[in-house]
Amino acid sequence: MKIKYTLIHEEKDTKARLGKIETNYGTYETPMFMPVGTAATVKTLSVEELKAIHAGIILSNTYHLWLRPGEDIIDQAGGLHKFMNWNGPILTDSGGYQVFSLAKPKDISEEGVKFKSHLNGDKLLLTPEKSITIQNKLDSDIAMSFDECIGWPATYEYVKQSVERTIRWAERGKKVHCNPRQSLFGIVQGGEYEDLRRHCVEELVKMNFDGYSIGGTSVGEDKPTMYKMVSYSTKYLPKDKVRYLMGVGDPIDIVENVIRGIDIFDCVSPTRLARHGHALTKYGKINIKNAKYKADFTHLSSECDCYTCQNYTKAYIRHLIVANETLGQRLLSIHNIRYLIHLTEELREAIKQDRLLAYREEFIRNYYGENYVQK
RNA sequence: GGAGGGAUAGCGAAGUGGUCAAACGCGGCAGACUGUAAAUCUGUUCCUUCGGGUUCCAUGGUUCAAAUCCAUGUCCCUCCA
Repeated sequence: MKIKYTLIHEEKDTKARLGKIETNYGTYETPMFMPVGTAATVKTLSVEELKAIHAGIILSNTYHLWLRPGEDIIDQAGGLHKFMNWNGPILTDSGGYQVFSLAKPKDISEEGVKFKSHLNGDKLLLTPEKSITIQNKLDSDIAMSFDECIGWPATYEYVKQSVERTIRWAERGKKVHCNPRQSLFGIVQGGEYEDLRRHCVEELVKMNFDGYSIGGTSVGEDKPTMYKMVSYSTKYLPKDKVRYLMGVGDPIDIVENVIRGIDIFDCVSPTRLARHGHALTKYGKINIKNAKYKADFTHLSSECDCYTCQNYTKAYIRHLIVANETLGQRLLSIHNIRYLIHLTEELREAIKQDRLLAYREEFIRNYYGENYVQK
């Protein structure tokens, strides 16, 4: 079945929404955070560990699975869920982010995007039709339209023609989409320009997608610009469909964008930061490699209920990371994802209680300290 | 007892008259990371009051100039007895 979003409550002072999303694999409250598992694995974690930190939807990637192992292998396996042994919902990104991170401007045309495989140099062409067809085969629960994720800054003229093309690509993808179990989202682009964001929303809404993503953020812009981009999008999106802000996961950005009406987030940062030795805590981000943790036998966080915080000390985790032991990366990944999921739990509670702005103040005071100047 | 080879920053290792406070790697100390080409990348790593000061086993010497050449000593390695 297609996903179904229900708006439960709008917070009194902000645009924040408490909602629920029903999927083929259970019902989840929003706002929520999706861990990223690009190559059909949330790096270093088993599915049991993901379940234990209350992960709901996880994200995987069309481009990467297309190249390796190939969508046919996953199809033969019985779909992505069976292939990776995950019995929760899966959202697949379309490859649009790889247009930003891997392709050059000259490789982008009306037809699609030319890539040189980062694995073996093969020349590849990814089109909206191809992306959707692959995602149909992967059998994820939610597919993304193929879009151009543009960088920042970008001129009005460039963004305008890019948005028009992204709209045409969305339409082309929707035409070939044929997996009845799979929902399809349109992606709002438009850079920092309100009229382009609005135009994109209006055109996508005409096509009646199952949900809407907001893309083109967290590509180098400052925070006020990002928040503006989000506001310019949520302002025009229909209330009865879910809104997913792609690639955003800095804790403050989750708080700020829930306030602006976002329901779903994803980000590589909790797992990447973990692999690089950083832990997210209520009192800010810490670098566990710092010498001051050498003999610190306390837990990462006294509030956290994750396996790592129940069982291991900073000194031990520091030792593992410094010694390049994979358990260290895994313990920090568990903790960091749990931290972000727990953050969304607190945000949902604050929305229920209509005290989100007070929650934001508390969050900032704890995370950045008393002297933080809000941008 | 004899014959060679060697000693360079925390470690390994380049450098064999000036462009050397000394490449490079490791280790150390920090920083970055937002729909993952990322267990990656960047900075820094003798002292300093940022003017400079003191270094390449030790001491003495040659030279305008020495990590680099000479002498002596100390320690280490290999081979032969």
